[in-house]
Amino acid sequence: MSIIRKTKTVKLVLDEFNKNKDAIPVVDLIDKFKNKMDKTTVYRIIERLEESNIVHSFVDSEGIKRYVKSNSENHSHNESKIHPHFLCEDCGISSCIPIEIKIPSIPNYNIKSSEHLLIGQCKDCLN
Amino acid sequence: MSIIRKTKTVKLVLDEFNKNKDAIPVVDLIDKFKNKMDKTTVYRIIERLEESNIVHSFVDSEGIKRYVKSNSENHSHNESKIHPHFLCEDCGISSCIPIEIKIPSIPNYNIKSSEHLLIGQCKDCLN
DNA sequence: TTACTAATGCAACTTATTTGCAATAAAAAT
DNA sequence: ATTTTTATTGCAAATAAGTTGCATTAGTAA
Repeated sequence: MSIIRKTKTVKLVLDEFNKNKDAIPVVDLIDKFKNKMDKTTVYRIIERLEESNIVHSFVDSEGIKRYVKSNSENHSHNESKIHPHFLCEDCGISSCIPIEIKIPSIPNYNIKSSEHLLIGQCKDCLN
Repeated sequence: MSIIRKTKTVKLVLDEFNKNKDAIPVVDLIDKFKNKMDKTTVYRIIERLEESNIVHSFVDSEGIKRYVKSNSENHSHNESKIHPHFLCEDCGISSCIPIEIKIPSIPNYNIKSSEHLLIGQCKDCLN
């Protein structure tokens, strides 16, 4: 199943992802849209957005699942799917880092994918 | 605060970590000890074990926090703290991978630590 | 053996996420 | 343009994970 119908709520969520390039926790979306749609709807919309590869998600070091819009740099080609994500420990923002990560090969393991989270300070918090 | 008293329940949990070298989700521990101790106790014991650096934790790609015993290879020296973790997508086991990961330096970011999760098939599931 | 207080169990609470279902509204068919 | 189809939504309720307060229990040190 994927995004089929362009409903008002879907447009609102898509707009948000288009405007905001950061990786957003579901809870933030639910809060942001609390007067516009039900939390159930938020969960179901991001589910469909993810299945359609319009957004992708990762779990940050706190265990919070975050969603970002996918784009040609980070997602459209299989080869560029694996990229690290960044989490600022000062302000909490999170985003994709468009560099390539080569998966190390480990004897006795068949590594098929990987997740990389870099934690530190973002540009804004460095000053 | 750290582990101070060697209670029965602490010994049980420590035994489990000594026997089992895999990274265990809290929920599994709670289930395993459901007749031995309360879930609150499990949470509090692993909290103290982690503060004492006896175990360390990471969040896997499903957002599940897992705990493993720390050892000289993976934890006793600061330099070796950062190591990848592995998650088998077939059987679900997870463990530390004792290799070194060098944190890439990213312009405009101050990267202080990182988390790396490798996903694939473990030795047992390869056959 | 006693005194001190960390540790535990239990109940209750918060927060995140999921499910079922009836009502609504896109999109397709007429 | 109207009707039909069915994806989508909202709401209520359920499930699950994790946390908190507090009275009781049990390590440990004096």
